[in-house]
Amino acid sequence: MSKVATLTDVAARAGVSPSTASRALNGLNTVDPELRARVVEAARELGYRPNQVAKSLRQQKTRIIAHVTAGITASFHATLAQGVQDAAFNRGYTMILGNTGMGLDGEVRYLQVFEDYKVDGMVVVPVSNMDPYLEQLSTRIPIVEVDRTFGSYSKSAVLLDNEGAIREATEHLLALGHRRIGLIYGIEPVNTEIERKEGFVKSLEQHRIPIDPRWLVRDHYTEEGGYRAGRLLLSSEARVSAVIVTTNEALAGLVRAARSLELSIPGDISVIGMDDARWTQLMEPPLTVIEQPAYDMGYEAANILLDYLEYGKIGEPRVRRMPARLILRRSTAVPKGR
Amino acid sequence: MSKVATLTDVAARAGVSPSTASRALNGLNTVDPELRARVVEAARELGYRPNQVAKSLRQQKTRIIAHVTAGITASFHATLAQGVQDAAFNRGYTMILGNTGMGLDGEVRYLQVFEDYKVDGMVVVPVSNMDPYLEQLSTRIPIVEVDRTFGSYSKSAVLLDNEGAIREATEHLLALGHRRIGLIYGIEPVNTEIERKEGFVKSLEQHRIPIDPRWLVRDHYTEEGGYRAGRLLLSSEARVSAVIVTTNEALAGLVRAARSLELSIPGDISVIGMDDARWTQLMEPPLTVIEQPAYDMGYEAANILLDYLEYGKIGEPRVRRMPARLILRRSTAVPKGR
DNA sequence: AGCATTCAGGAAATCGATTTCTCGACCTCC
DNA sequence: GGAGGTCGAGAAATCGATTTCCTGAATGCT
Repeated sequence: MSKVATLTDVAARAGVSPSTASRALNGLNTVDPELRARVVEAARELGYRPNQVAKSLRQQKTRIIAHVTAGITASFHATLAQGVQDAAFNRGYTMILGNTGMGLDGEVRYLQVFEDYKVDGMVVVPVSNMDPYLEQLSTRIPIVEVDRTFGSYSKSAVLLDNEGAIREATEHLLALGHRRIGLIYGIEPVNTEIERKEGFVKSLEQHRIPIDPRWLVRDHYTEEGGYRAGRLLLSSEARVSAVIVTTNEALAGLVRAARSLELSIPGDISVIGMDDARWTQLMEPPLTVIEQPAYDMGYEAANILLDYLEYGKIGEPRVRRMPARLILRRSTAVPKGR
Repeated sequence: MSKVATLTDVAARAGVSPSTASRALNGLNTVDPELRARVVEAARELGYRPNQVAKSLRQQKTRIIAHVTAGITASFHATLAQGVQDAAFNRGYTMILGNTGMGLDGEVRYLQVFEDYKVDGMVVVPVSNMDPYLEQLSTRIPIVEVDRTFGSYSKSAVLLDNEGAIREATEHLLALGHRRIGLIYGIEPVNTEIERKEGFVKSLEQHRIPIDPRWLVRDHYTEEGGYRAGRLLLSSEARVSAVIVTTNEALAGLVRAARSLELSIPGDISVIGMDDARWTQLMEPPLTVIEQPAYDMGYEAANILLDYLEYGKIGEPRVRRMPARLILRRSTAVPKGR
């Protein structure tokens, strides 16, 4: 590979010292216009582009932010990542992606690698609330959590209004006349799942509807988990007339479970899922879902991080709750017995 | 943020020079075991981790590879990216992601940024065959193309066997008895679309079936494009009994178009789509699709790049064609009139 | 024993930029 | 006209590692 022009080359060609060349190119106004023109011209001729590695070392900042996420192939996370990236790029930063694949090992490993590369900050979707490493790392590098959070709120975070989101969904089902409602939520130890369950429980309590514990089923938030949970819930004696599922993946599993039990949606069972992945609209019937503002969450999280990086510690850690939106389609209806 | 221990700190604590400390930690066998132990211990005590930025500058390599992709929110690309990342990580490299958002501007901008950051190489999904910058860049940095390619084959590439994939799909429809088959393919100037069309045309020619030009519809490979193309194709007088769609996004659009025209699948029209995104299985009926080995393509592309980086120019540029797999489900059937 | 050859490990150069130091020229002001 | 100030530009230090380069000691060989 042919070598690239360096600042020294540019300086030589312009007949000035490297220091002056640097000042000229960085727009410092202590440079004679005549000299500056010469330098700029030389740089252009040589196709000079500053070496970011050298620059990073000297300035002790890289203009790179890392995004550590829990599963890029899930549409929610992909969209969120897109938001992070666009925000970064718009402000002259570059995003590095680390996909932890849902494992704690992966998370720690990525966090370390990114620290070694001296990224300026990170936007993290924590894989679980049991990562002491993340907690400890946040004393060394600015970290903004997104989607999930936990532990001391020393970090900023952008989260969904999980409780409100599920409440709205629950209210919708109650308004239709459902009184026996199931909830399928993740078994993973993350705050989102807890909060969603809270919203569900509070909503029912508020309407003085006693909850049968069999209505609450936890499993992994994968399609397989949703399927298992669905089978369990739908074949239970505590027969429910409606189900809320807290992830898009599990929703797919639930749909499959309903089919395998030959229950029609919404005839036999009303369904509310999560995330407006394309397929929910194409289903027959199209599914009513809670849409998360995934892109905005990523965008906002990155912006909070970058504000911090550029304007210093303006304000304390912020926790921002984003509203979800219930998209009514045709998977919910008045319950059968009515 | 508290500062981190440097190699000099470690050296001081172990009572040796930085050079020795470096040698000790890097496993050079010219270091007295006794000293090495002292250094290792000191490093452990200080929690020392080498600064990758400094290391990169000195060694003129970063152990970072960039992945420039055309749209991370599309499941095919997300899965492919996952493959690239895993391959990189497994071999001690880190992946930087750049999402060009289907635009040439975005592509060039990312290529430049990544060059500035001195990534060791790139795995690129070229956005179009009209990017001279990419061509020129490949003389300076090792680049492996994936999914799409074009121009001089000076670069290595991992591609789908597009022609074979579409041929297999076409043969399947022919075997069912279809004689009037439509093809919806992308209008974007990329080789994949050309090759897929080739496969289609050749297949029909081979069976001596004259092609009505109205059967070939090009539009953007987005859901919207698929919808438009579908409406056009399905309402045309040149009425076809089956359709092949070359992208997952356009497939979704086609399904929507069929619905809006109240054509049943596969009753009125057989459909073969592309990519086994989760939703194709959940449709009623589940869709027959051509599955691309997205993950493997990414994994393989990254490995070719890394082989090159680590073992030098072993062998010339390789172009690897990966086979697709036709997954038969229930969206194809014997044509109506039969 | 005497001279060549390893060899371990410290001193210093290096990667490519930015930033601090320094110094001479030119002003300013009394 | 001279002390103090400003200013522009080159010389040199710096970031944190790796990699020569070098030196003194130990080893080998005749």
